[in-house]
Amino acid sequence: MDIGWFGLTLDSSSLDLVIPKCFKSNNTHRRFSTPLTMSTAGDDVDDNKTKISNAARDFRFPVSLSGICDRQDNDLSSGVAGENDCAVPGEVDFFSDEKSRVCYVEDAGFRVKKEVQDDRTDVNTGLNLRTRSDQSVTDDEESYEMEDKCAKNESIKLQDELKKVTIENQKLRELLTQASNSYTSLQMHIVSLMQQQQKQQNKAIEATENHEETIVPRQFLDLVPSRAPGEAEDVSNSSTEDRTRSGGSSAAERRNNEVRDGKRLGREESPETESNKVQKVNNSSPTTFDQPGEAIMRKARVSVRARSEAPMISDGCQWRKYGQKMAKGNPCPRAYYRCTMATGCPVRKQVPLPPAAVAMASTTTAAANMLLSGSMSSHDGMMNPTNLLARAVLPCSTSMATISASAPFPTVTLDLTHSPPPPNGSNSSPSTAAANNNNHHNSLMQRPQQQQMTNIPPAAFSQPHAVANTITALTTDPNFTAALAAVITSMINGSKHHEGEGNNKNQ
DNA sequence: CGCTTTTGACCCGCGC
DNA sequence: GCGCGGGTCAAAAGCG
Repeated sequence: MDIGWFGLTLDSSSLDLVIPKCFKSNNTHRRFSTPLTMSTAGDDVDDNKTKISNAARDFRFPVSLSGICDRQDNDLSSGVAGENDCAVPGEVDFFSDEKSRVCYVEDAGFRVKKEVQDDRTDVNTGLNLRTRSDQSVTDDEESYEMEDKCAKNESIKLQDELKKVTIENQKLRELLTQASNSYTSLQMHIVSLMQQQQKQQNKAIEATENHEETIVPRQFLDLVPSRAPGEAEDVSNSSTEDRTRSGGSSAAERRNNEVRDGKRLGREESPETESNKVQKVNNSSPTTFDQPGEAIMRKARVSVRARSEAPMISDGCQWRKYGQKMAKGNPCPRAYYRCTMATGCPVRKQVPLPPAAVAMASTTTAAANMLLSGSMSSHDGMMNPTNLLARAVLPCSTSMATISASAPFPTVTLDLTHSPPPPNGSNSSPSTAAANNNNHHNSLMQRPQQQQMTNIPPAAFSQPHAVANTITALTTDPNFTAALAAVITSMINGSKHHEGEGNNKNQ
């Protein structure tokens, strides 16, 4: 749940970036929320509701949906406007699923409550009056007429309201369809743009550096589920990715795939080779976004590099340590973690533990707890055009997320710090680390995956940490890359030339 | 008993 | 070609 909350914030921002303008402009939250709740008014709409929910899952906006529902409830409970009030009775009458809820909500509003009760008693009242009329017609004559009038009026009113709601619902459905179409078209457009860039820049690359084949063409994100060109090669690539995910495939297969890729999996991620990577990427900067036809998008791998003394795992992810190395000449042992939040999650994490952390982390649990304050040093992050991603996902950040196109498969590297880490490997924000130590010392011995989010007071962490938490929480989701891709592509469309500048700046 | 961490070994790429 | 460094694997150990 905590992750969901974090997801909510960023998802919202992402949503703003992803959703077409037309959709945004034409639909306020409230208006958008209406069809979701209104969806109970029809089977087709209900299907749309399911679609919406699924789509939201795909884009990782689950919380947004719940928020929408809540908002809807609030709107109803507040008794705002007549239309909503009018609409609800119609729903209640026709669809029992939402009946109880809606009725309860309406009870909260005095005026609405009265209407609802009248509506219901109107129907019943007519029948009862007829029954009672057998007993004492004269006494009830006047009251019957009065109530009959009232009932008719109410009935007409309800019918009108129902019509209005139906019309509005249709409009909203149309808007939703339009939004979906817009997204689809946008995605297709992005793909086409990327392909065009691939062709153009491929020509340039061929003209200048054909020898650069060592940089395996790869797409930075798995934007498109189906890649037409180079399908065969993609099979091998995907197998590589599967190997990465499962971690259980044979080593021979893995190595073969790695050889095929021309580079080993983790090379690009090591800090030591990072500069080289940047240079190579810069030499063939276009390769970041485009590659020859053989270059097929591969499933993205999210690599988080952290360096921190913070005692608390605070990125909301569930990490499992699968290796540790002592880097030569570096007192900080490098720990390798992979995300286990989801099966086959591609997120991995390297954490060079600072000396202080090493001293503290004499035990396994302590060592694990040393991990996750989430400072990262990604030098190419400042330059990589994928800063667009960072800016898109984290508007407050200028270089927190980078995408490595030089990796055997696209790697989303999250840079959680602006300033490079000190030579001694201490946290880039020692004060923050100290604060974390103070605030979360009690949880030092907790297992890393269990209390990351729940123990985080919103104000306890400085912005870098909060952002780091959010980023990592999001990136642990295997489908998050899709959302990232959407964001990136939207940014690409919006600022294509800026992207090229970013590539140049990598030099 | 299951899950996680540890740790030695293996493999690969790169530099010399 | 060899050695080094880095990343990963997997058996063993630890822990709840």
